[in-house]
Formats: sequence, C-alpha cells, structure tokens
Amino acid sequence: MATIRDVAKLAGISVSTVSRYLNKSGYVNAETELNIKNAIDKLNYQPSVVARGLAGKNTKTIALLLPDITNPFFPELARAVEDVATIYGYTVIFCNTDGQVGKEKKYIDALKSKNIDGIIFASNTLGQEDVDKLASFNIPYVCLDRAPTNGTCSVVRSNDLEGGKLAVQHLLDSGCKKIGHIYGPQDLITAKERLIGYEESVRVYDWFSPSLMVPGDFGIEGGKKATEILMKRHPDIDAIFAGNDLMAFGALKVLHRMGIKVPEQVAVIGYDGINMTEITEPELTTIAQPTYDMGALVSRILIKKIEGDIEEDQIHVLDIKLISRDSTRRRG
Amino acid sequence: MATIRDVAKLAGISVSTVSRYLNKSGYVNAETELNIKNAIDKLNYQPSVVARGLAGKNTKTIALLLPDITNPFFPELARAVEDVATIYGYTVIFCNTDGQVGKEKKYIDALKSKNIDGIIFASNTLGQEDVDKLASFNIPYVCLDRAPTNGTCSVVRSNDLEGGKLAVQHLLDSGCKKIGHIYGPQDLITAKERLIGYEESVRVYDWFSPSLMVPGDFGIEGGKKATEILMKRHPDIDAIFAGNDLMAFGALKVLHRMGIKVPEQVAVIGYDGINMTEITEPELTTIAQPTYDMGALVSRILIKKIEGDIEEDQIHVLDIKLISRDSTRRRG
DNA sequence: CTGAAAGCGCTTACAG
DNA sequence: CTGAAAGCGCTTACAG
Repeated sequence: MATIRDVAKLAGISVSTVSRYLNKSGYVNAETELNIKNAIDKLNYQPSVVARGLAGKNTKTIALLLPDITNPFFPELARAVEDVATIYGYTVIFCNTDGQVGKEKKYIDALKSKNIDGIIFASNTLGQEDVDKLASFNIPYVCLDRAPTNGTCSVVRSNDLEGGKLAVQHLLDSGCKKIGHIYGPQDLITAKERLIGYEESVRVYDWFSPSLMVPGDFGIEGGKKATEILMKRHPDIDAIFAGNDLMAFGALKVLHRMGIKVPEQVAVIGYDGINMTEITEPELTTIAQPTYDMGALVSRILIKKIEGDIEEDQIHVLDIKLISRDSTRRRG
Repeated sequence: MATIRDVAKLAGISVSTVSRYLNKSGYVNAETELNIKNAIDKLNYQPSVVARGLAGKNTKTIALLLPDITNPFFPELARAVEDVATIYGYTVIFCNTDGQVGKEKKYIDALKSKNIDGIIFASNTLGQEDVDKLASFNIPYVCLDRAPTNGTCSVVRSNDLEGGKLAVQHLLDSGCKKIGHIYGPQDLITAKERLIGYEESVRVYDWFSPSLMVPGDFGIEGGKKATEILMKRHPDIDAIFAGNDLMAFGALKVLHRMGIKVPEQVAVIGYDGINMTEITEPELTTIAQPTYDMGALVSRILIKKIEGDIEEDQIHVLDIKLISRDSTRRRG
C-alpha cells in the first residue's frame, strides 16, 4: 500500500503539500496539483482512514444501534441509513442491543475507542447516563422515535398519534362498530402514542370500555395472546387495531383458528407497513411509516452534524400513510 | 480521554510496560501490574483501537457484505454474525451490495483504507479481480454459499442439493403426483443446486418434463409470475416446489387468486425457513437452512483466521431440515 | 522485569 | 505557495 510519503516523493514535493491537496486545505500550485494527481494515480494511492482518524479527523464511520435487526421493521431502516451513509463516504457499524442498557453501554464504549464519528439510536433504551457519556465524549448522535430523557438531540419520528387516529378512523369509515386495540410496550413512545390516538378517537363512543385495550409485546405471539383475550372479553367486536404489523399477524392467525372471518366478521389493521403485510391472507391493511425515509433522514442529519453543519436540534415528524387492503374491506 | 501515557505516569512506570501489560506480551512484575490496574481503573482508561490499528494491530472490526439486508434471509444471518463478533470483541460493518460488482469493489476499497480485519462475503458477486485484490491486500475473508471462482477460502453453506431432494421427497410422501419447480437465478449456486436436486429426484418419473421447471427471481413477484406460467402450462400439477420462501409466498398468492386450494389441489413447499413462513395461510412448509448457525460459523471462522488460528481452508456444509406445515398437508 | 526510541500514516500550525 | 517538525495513541524490537 502506497503512503502519502510515496506520493510526495514521486511528485517531488513534501508530504504537507500532498496532505493539503488531499484535504483541499490551503493553496497548492496548479502544476504541483497535477503532479500529485499523477502520482496518486500511478501509485493507486488511497489515504489511510485510520491514520487520518488518529490525527484527529473523521473516521468516516457511524454506528446504528437498534434493538434487533431480525425485527422486520429494522432492515429497511438500516438499509436507508447505509445507503445515505455510503453516499457521503461513511461506513456503518450495526449493533443489536436487544433493548438492554448493558449491551448499549458496552457498544458505546467500544465505539468510542474506535473514534466513531457519530451514532444513530434506533434502540429503545438510552438512559440518562448514556446521554451524559455521549456528551462527555463529545460524539454526535441522533435519535429515532425517542428523545433522550434529558439532554437534547435531533429526533426523527413519524406521527404515531395521528397514525393511531387514522387507524381508528379508517375502521369506522369501513363500517366497524366496536373496535379493540392491542397496544405495544408502553415504555416505547411509539406504542404509547398509538394507544393515545386510539383512545382519543374512541372514548366518545358509548361502546367504548377500557377493557377493549389489551397489551401485546410487539411480537406475533403477543398479538395472538392479546387477540384471544380480546375475543373472550368482547366477542362482539368487529375490528382490531393492532399496534404493529407483527401483532396484527398474530391476530389474523388466531381469528382464522377461531373460524372468525376477516374482514367480514372482524376487520384487522396493523401498523408500520412492513413488506410482509402483503403476503397474508387476507392482505393486511396497515398504517405505513415512511421507514426508508426516516432512516435516510436520520442518517443525513447525523452526517451533517458530524461535518459541522450546525443545525438546531429539532424533532422531525414525518407523515404516516394508510395502506388499505382486504383485511378491512367490509363490502365487495 | 485518558491515554496510555496518563496511565504510565500515574502508575509511575513507562508506556512500554503498560503496553506489555495490556497485550499480555512480555513479563511484568506482579506489583507493577497492580499499579497499572489501579491507574487504569482510576483513569477509566480504554485503549484507542484506532491508535492500535495504526501501530499495526487489529482494528477489531470485520465487514459483512451482503446483497440486501431487506431480503428476509439476511437479517438472521447478520444477527448471528454480529452476535459472535461481539463475543470476540469485534464490531461489524455491514454493506449492501445489491449484487453489483461495482458496489462491492467500492466497499472493499473503503474497508481496506480502514484497515478492516476481515470480510465475510454473503454477497453473490465477488469476481476474480476482487479475490486478487483481497489476496494482495492480504485481508482474510470467508464466503457464504459461493466459493470464489478462483483462489481458495473457507466456505460455509448448507446442503442445497439434499435440500432440493428432500423437498421433492416430502411432496411425494404427501401423495403428490406431479411436481413443478420454480427455480432461482442460476448464477447463484444455491438456486442451481436446489434445481439439480429437484431434477435428479424427478426425472425418473414419466410425468416429468423440462417445462415443469420455471425460472423465478427469488422474489415474491417472480414467484407469482412463475406460478402463473406453471399453472397455464400444466394445469394438472398438484405440487409446487419453490426455490425459496419468497417465491413460495408469490405462489400462494397466485393460487389463492386463481381459486386453487392449497394444499388440497396444489401443495406448496418453500426453501430457506424464514420466519414469515408461519404467518401465511396456510402456513408454509419449507426446507429450513440453519441460517443463524451459518452466520455464527462463518463469523467464528473469520475471526479465528484473523487471530492467526491457521486452519486449512475448507467447505463447511451444514444440514438442512424439513419444516412440515399445512401447505403440504394433503389429508386431515 | 523495564524503558527509550522509532515508527504506524496522517494533519496541523508555524515558518519561510 | 511550500516544507520541516511535532503530534495523534499506540506497539515493537532493542538495550539494559
């Protein structure tokens, strides 16, 4: 591997000048520039990012902390993050935290020792300590969905409150008369807001009862159990709004097993808009988050921050969208 | 951030000794050791991986090149790779190549300039040039599924040939009399071997005809189109073996649309064993690859290689497994 | 068992 | 416009 010294020697100048050329910092004579270019070409020179990093510059790598890449919501997000990172010449390290603060802390330490340039938190945790640590390390970060308890950073999320309302409205528009809700873990803002959206839209009706709200775990299994509970408590409901698509999958399964027709007897709507919603039978109506856009945006914001585009920390709320499919289609 | 020099100073010794202690290279007096430990604790010292990297040691990071994390086969693989990497103190960079050599090359260059320790290729491409480049860079790598055309490296794959045969056998055992096959892109060894497995199992039957083999793209859409073609050509088939689960999903969709009952009229079996196979209706029978195990193994092999555990390059072929579900259950 | 020195490949003031 | 020198935080022979 050629080094900057080799380039300098071949171009007949000093290392400093080559460095200046490379970084476009300071002047360099047109002719010298040409010589440098040629030398670089001839030697197939590529600067060492690690040396650069040691010398105090960017390491051109960011990290993406997420709970579990195996959860179908995250691959698309990760893809988007990586796509825009690549555009800017960054590389992304991905870390599965399983939502455990312990793991998250370990990652942060490891990342710090690698002089990572910034971190995207799509992970659920991130306590006060982490924030402090990051601040003391002076490493930029951006959050997905959840703003850190204390301290500020830019946040990208989508409008879960509106989403919850939209889901209910769609169900009502489809002619449903009594709607149950399976909500996700309430330490997740997303789950919380969707629940609030549901409740606010629904509490004016006289059929409403708190027992229509059943907890789930954002997984298929949780969706199944919750559906069983819901149908036992309220055999007369004609719609289920699941807090995410996985739980909706669970609901479809259980309803099918119980011989309850979807959507004729019970309509089902999910949330997130993951790809697999179109392979169920019936295909699942869902409130789609702009997952890819969220990933792209969060990545872009972080990189800007890293590169010194000072921008006020702010919360970006992206719009959600109803994808209407057969699982809520009440009439031919 | 404390540096090794701070530690040395606090412990009242030289930097060299601290380094020796850190790397467990060379002797260090028991008392000195204690002093170092204390100093490290007090200062909350953490060695800089990038400095270490510059000085010629591992950067403790590996890269995972895959076609697209959005393809449901890869998240589980990636998760496994990351899990074992973490155990060994490594961090993983993930790269979506979309199967394009151009992207792959770019990544390799970028990774090289970061002194990455090793690469896992789960990507489809990897031509001769890449291999040469890697060899010249002297960077360890391991492949998933596909051995590089030329040059050697360890390969982890599962037994696709057996898998193809197993799929057919299962269908025959279920009482199917005429089986079609949707095969994946033939530049992928996995797709090819599954096809061969099918053909070898089936060509002895007089119902067999080459027109029973229809190409797909390993995607849902391709599965749909192929199924349409297949059913038009051979309305009398009673089973479809799809080369992967996504295409099987497509098949289920189309059959449902055509009013053909699965499994009563046509049984369907997929391949890969991705999680979502259990959310379709009927649930999809599939030949499951040990995806997680494959990822864990490939990661472990790479890290061993990096750390100098010289091991003969070899091909590890893991077993596949039939997961029998309703989509092939012909009788109550 | 321990330390001084050189080096990894860059960048960054500081002179000129 | 250009170069010499110091420094980033480590490791690695080489002496002692």
